[in-house]
Amino acid sequence: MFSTKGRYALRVMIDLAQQESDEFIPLKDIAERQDISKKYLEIIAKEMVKGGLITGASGKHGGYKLCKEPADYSVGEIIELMEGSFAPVACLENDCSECEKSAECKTLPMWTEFYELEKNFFYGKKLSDLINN
Amino acid sequence: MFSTKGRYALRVMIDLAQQESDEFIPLKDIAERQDISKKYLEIIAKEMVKGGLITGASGKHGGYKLCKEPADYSVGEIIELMEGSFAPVACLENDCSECEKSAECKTLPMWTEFYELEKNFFYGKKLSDLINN
DNA sequence: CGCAAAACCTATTGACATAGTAGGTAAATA
DNA sequence: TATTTACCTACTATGTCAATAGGTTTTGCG
Repeated sequence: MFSTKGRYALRVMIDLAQQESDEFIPLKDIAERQDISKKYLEIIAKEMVKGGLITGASGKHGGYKLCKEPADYSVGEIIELMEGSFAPVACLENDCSECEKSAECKTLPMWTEFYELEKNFFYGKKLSDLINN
Repeated sequence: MFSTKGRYALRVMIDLAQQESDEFIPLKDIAERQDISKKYLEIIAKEMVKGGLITGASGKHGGYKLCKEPADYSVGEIIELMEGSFAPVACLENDCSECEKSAECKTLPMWTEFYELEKNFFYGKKLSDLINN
């Protein structure tokens, strides 16, 4: 189950993508529109800036904006940044070197197959695909 | 990420499916073969009995066995019993009636699509598909 | 220059799930 | 009657989730 971090981040991205102007959008506005705690969104927005999804600007008329066109963001990169790997099992995270039984593991091929399916699904979806009315 | 409960349950099912005889298999043997804490497996096996995946028998020559042929179990039913719903977001769990914004939600169609994909994948996989060498 | 708005920062919290452990009781067989 | 096994209740340490609280820095505007 995806957590609020990933889901809220996606909603922030959609909110930003829906703004017409190229100005910075204050988090206060986003939090009100999306009905999410502004304080909690601060944490999420900070991670999004650090991960290169959005740009932040302090001070008056500051806020956040996208770095790229909505069509250039995949849903996968947004979720993966916030939630960590899509790996359905620990063995598939990172290098997988720790499990000695991988060669004889009866379930690993299935997990791998699902992992690929999931990545293809979410990396195939673009942010722009979500904002059509 | 799937937890050990679902993964261990699947390994117990595979272990049972690989046994030639129709006798009850003691958990001690399974725990040793699979290198999983027997005490923890007890909890898992109890849930599996309750959910109708396996049958248990107490006393000498007791243990656990499958209720059906391996080909008649889907991986989906095993995982879903142990992990709960496959729903990727809370809105899709149960009746979804709580979210008032579902009609205008930009992300719900995507979550629904993924939910169907995931269910189809895991309900399409049979236990017998995992035990070919 | 000073004020307000905004991001940015550190720390803390309550609730819950995970992954077990511990120790005992009941049932069945030899 | 002893042994083997499932079955049962309770407990625990650790970590994650979903925030909250309160402060500091940056920036534009009057």
